[in-house]
Amino acid sequence: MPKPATKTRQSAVRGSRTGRPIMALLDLLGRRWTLRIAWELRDGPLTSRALRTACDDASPTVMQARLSELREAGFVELLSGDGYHLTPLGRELMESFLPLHHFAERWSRRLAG
Amino acid sequence: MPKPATKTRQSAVRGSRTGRPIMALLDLLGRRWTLRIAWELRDGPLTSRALRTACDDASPTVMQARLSELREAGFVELLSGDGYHLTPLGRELMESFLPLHHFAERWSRRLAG
DNA sequence: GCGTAGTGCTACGTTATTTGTAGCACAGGA
DNA sequence: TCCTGTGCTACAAATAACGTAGCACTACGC
Repeated sequence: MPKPATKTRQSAVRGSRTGRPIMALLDLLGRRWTLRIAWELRDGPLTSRALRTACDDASPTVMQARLSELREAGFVELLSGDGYHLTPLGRELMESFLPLHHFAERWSRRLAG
Repeated sequence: MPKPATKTRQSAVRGSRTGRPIMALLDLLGRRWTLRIAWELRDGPLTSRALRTACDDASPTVMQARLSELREAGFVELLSGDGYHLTPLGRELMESFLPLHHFAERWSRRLAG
């Protein structure tokens, strides 16, 4: 892969250079805990520690990294005294995600027998 | 659940122990290249190398790992002479994913303008 | 004032995963 | 035979995630 000059993060969202927004989204969401974090925020704000607990006690390092990315993307914001919560855009994202949730249910039923 | 002996992969799908299928799906799809691979297969089968090319020349190691996981989950299968392609279940998955695609389009427009 | 507990966030050494390059065995075509 | 393509693997290096500990800050009770 011909990596750009900056090695730590070439942009807020990897893959955005392709110009295909789905790639940017795929790349942002295709990192460990990203989808999970957004999912756990779906029905109400959570403090950083409550969020960590909800996410199987993921390490604070990744937690903060993912939260930064999600905030940078405009999906999550931090209200002082209220913890993290989804922005309207983030809420829209999770609504778009709902069909996948329903698919997961069907999928598990099919696996179960 | 205590982790099984095999250390390379504790189970086909990390997070399935929670009993919540969405977690299993979130975990399977929340690995690098997984969503991308499924996405690139959306309109037709691809050979392993064509798939690798389509995925920004991802390393064959992860490619094979992800393909194994996707095949194990029943989303992808390999037809000899025809390359990899989505199973009906995999196609169903990608259809459930379409709203996210549309969201990505709206999202990019919002970022651009 | 002091101590305690909560918040968001970071440092750092260890571990796991991903990468890049090279290569394997096999199958078909010339 | 040689060449090309397939699916797939080995292995060292680079990267990302983990786990533990801790920071600065704020709000509370004393």
